[in-house]
Amino acid sequence: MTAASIRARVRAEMTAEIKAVARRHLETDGANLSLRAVARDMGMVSSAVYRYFASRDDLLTALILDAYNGLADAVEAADAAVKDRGQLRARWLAATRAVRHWALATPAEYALLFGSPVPGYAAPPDTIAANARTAAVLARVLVDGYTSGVLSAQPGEGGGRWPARPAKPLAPTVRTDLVRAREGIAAGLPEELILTGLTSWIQLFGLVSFEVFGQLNNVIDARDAFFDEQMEMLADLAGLPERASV
Amino acid sequence: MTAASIRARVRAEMTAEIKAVARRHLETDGANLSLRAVARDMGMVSSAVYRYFASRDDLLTALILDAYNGLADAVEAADAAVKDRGQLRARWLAATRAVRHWALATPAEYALLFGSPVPGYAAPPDTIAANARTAAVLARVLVDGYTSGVLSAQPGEGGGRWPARPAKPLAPTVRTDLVRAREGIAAGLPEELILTGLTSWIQLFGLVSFEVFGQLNNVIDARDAFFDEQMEMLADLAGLPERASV
DNA sequence: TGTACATCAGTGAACGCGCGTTCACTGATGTAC
DNA sequence: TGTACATCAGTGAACGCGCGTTCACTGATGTAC
Repeated sequence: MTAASIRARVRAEMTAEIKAVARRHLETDGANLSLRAVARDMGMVSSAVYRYFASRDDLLTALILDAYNGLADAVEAADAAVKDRGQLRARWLAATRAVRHWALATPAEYALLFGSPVPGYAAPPDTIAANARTAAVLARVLVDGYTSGVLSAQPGEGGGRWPARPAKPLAPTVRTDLVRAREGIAAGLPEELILTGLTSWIQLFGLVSFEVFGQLNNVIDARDAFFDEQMEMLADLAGLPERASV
Repeated sequence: MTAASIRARVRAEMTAEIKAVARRHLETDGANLSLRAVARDMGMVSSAVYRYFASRDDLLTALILDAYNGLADAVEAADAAVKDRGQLRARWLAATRAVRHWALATPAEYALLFGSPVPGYAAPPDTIAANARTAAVLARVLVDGYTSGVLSAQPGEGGGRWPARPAKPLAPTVRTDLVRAREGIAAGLPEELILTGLTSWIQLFGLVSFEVFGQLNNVIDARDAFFDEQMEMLADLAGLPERASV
């Protein structure tokens, strides 16, 4: 290993450590992260951090990007762990549970991504792509179900427990949005299924946010069971078939 | 009017003005509200604010409480404006739209209530009661439907477009939570309907949070139409009958 | 009605603190010949 | 292999700022007799 690459590796390790310390600070201080406090914890002088990040906002951006990718990694891994790819309901449950577990394990980072926007801070466009990774995992469950013929365009027709929703035409403006959403993430899916997926996406993050942000306190104590029931209900709505062996 | 009560009135007006200025600051600074900045805007010296609020946290608490009550006022008014109390679907739509409009009109206050918790700040218990007012309006739609016989215990049986959900027993721990939730807010409602209400509550706030916090950017442009469709879907799920005249 | 006293709103200075960022610097580590 | 130079990480002092809160004070407004 050349001397230069050693230096590069040390630099990478320092960068990672700064981010790790900053993540710990997020836990207690929220988004008003202090560069000086991070430097103190690292035993350096505050100006030394500028060798690694050009500004406080740059550090925050790095944390946000890491968080999106950390979430996506967890969700992708959970989905991939279901070996029988045809077990759509198991995949749905595994992926959504991964979202919840990641959020509960790292609530401050979750808040950074899905909580109140930090005033005066604009997230760079890379974060959009990172966020899409997670959405893509969930969308793929529907896409796989549709292309394999298990799911039909009208949710419920394909063997789920909910009969088909009475055909009610979508508002054209909404249909336009859904068509656009199909481009990036849900190739080939009929609009009705995209709508189902979007509804589930909202319910999933609505529920996780409620739990992480304390809105479920004194309301729901059986958090695990409640979450699973909600996710099963969404699977019913989408028409995902029951598991082969229960 | 006695001299003393004039003084009291002036005091009340000053208190209200301080809160109004502070609300404006929330819009740009988020939850890290600065007492000094508020005082500057009022043309006073910062220590003068202490005649009205014992600390920065006290001011924040007052804003939070006002926000909860402002939301509840709006929602109650919207529901009450539906003169035919039997029009459950119209009431549901009016009340949920009021939540959304309040949130879009005052996003900073919405974020204070439903966004990331402010680190190191614990909301006093009065806020729980204020929050319950809003929940009660939505619950009352279901209660009215149930006690008048329009809604049945199994959502969908009472005339909605969704057939009854196949009887799947609730986890006992979840059932316990639902029974407790019934105490405060949804007297007499069967567990299945409480669950439906809670699901709707989550979807409603999940969607509004997504919109207010920017998660819908570049995804859904037809915000009004999308919201209404989601709310209609929830009404379907609960079994609320179609409107008499469409 | 008039006066002595009490209450209260607002002032201005100060305390002690933390922050992001810049800048000239030291000394170690790497590179080129 | 040895030396002269360039790169780079980290230091320490400083700038200019804002913050919450306390405290002794002034002067106006209200109250009691």
